[in-house]
Amino acid sequence: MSNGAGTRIKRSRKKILAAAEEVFLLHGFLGASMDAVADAAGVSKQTVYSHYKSKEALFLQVVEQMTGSAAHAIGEDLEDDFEGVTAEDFLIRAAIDQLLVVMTPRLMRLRRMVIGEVERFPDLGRLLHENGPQRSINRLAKAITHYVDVGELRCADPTSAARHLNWLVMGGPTNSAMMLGDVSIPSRPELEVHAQESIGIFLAAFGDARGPKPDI
Amino acid sequence: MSNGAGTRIKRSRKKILAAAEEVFLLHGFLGASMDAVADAAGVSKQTVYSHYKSKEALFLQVVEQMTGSAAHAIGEDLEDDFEGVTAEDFLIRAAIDQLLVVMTPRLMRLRRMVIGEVERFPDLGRLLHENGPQRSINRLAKAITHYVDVGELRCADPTSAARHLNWLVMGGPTNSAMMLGDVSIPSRPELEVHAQESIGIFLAAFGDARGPKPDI
DNA sequence: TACTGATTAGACTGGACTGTCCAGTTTGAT
DNA sequence: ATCAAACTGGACAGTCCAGTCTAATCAGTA
Repeated sequence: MSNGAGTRIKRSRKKILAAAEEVFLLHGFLGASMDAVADAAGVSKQTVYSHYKSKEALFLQVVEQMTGSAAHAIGEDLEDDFEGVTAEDFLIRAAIDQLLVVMTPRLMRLRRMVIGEVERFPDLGRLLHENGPQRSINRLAKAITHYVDVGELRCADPTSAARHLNWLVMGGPTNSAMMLGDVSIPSRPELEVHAQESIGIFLAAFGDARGPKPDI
Repeated sequence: MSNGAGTRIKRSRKKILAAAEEVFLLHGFLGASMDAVADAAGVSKQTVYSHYKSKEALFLQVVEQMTGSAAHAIGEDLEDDFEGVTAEDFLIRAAIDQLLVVMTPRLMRLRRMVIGEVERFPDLGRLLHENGPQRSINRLAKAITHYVDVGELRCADPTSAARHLNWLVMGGPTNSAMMLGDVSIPSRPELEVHAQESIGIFLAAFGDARGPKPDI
C-alpha cells in the first residue's frame, strides 16, 4: 500500500465528479438522479456511494470544485503588476479577461444552478459570491488604489468605485445570460466593445484627466 | 347564470394561485408538491386539478401572473413626463423607484426560481427579461433620448447608454440578492445612496455640463 | 500465483410524488 | 325548496428515486 490512495480510487473519483458535474448542471440538484450520475460515469451506483455518502455531499463537492477551479483560472490570487501600464489599459485588459473567463456556458450554468438552490444551500451562494464577484471587486479595488496613488484616478472610496465598476462590466452580460440562457452569451468582439465602453464610462467619472467623454 | 364565471370558482382560483405562489417560491418547481399547494390553499387536490390541468400549467400561471403584476407596479407602461425636471433629478428618481420595486424578497425569490428553471422553462426566462430589465432599459432610453434632445445629455447611442445605466444601478443589488439571499437586500437609505452614486457616474460620462466629478 | 480491497450488476426497501377516481357534501342561483 | 355545478376527502395506480444489500468479479501488488 505504498501508493497513498490507490490508483483505481482516484480514477473513479475523477470520473464520478466529472459525470456529476455534467448531470447536475443539466438537471439541477433535485432533477438529477444518482443512477444517472453512475451511468454517466460508467460506474456502478454502489461505487458512487462508496465515494460520497449522499447525493447532497456529492453536490456540494461538485460545486466547491467548480468554484475553486474557476477562481484559480482567473488568477485573481496573483498580485497584479501595474508598472508601465496605464489605468485605462489595465482596466480594459482586466475587464476583458474577467468577461472571457466568466461568460462561458459552464460557469453560467453553475451560477444558475446555485442561484436556484440558494434557499436549499445558502452556503453555496456565499461561496460563489466570495469566489466570484467579491474576488473580482477586491482585485479592482487594489488596482484603483494604486492608480489613485500615482495620480491617474481620483476617488475617495476605491472599494465603492470597484463595486460600481465591476457591475458596470459584469452586470449586463451575466444577468442576460441568467435569464436568456447560453445563447445570449456575447461573442468575443462584443465583449471587447462592451469592456471598452464600460471602462470609458468609469474613467469619465474617476479618471484624473478631463479628457474627451466616451463616444457612445 | 348571470354571473359569468360563478363566485366560488373565482375564490378557489385566487386561493390556489396565492398558495401556489408561496409554495413554488419557497421550494421551486420540483421541490413543491401539489398536495402542499392544495393544503396551503385550504382546498382539495382535486379542486386544484380542476382549475389547472397539471403542475406545469399551474407553475406557468403563477410566474406569468407575478411578472405581469410586477411590471404593472413599476408603471413602466406609463409615459414619463420630463417637463421641468432635470436629467439628474429624473434619473435619480427613476433609479430609486426601480430599486424599491424590484429589490423585494418576493421578486428576488421569483427571479431566483426562474433562473434556476431556465433550462426547463426557457420561455419564463425570456418573459421575466422582457418584463424586467428590458422594460426598464427601454424606459431609460426614452428619457435619455429626451435629455439629449434638450441638450442636457450627450451620447450617440441612447439605447446603449441606457443599458449601461440600468446595470450600473441594478447589477450589484440584484446579483448580491441572487447569491446571498434576501438578507442581503439593501435598506432604503442604502438604495438611495447607491442610486445617487450610480447616477453621478453616469452623468460624469454622459452629462453635458463638465461639472465636478462625483465624490465617491 | 495468491491475496486484498475496489468494483459490479441488479434486486430491494421505503417513501414521495403526480394525476385519477369516486361517492358523498356544500354552495349559490332560481 | 330545488338543482347543478363546485368541492371534499381519501383511496389508488403508476412512477421515480435515495440509499442499502449481496454475491460475484476484477485489478494491482507482493
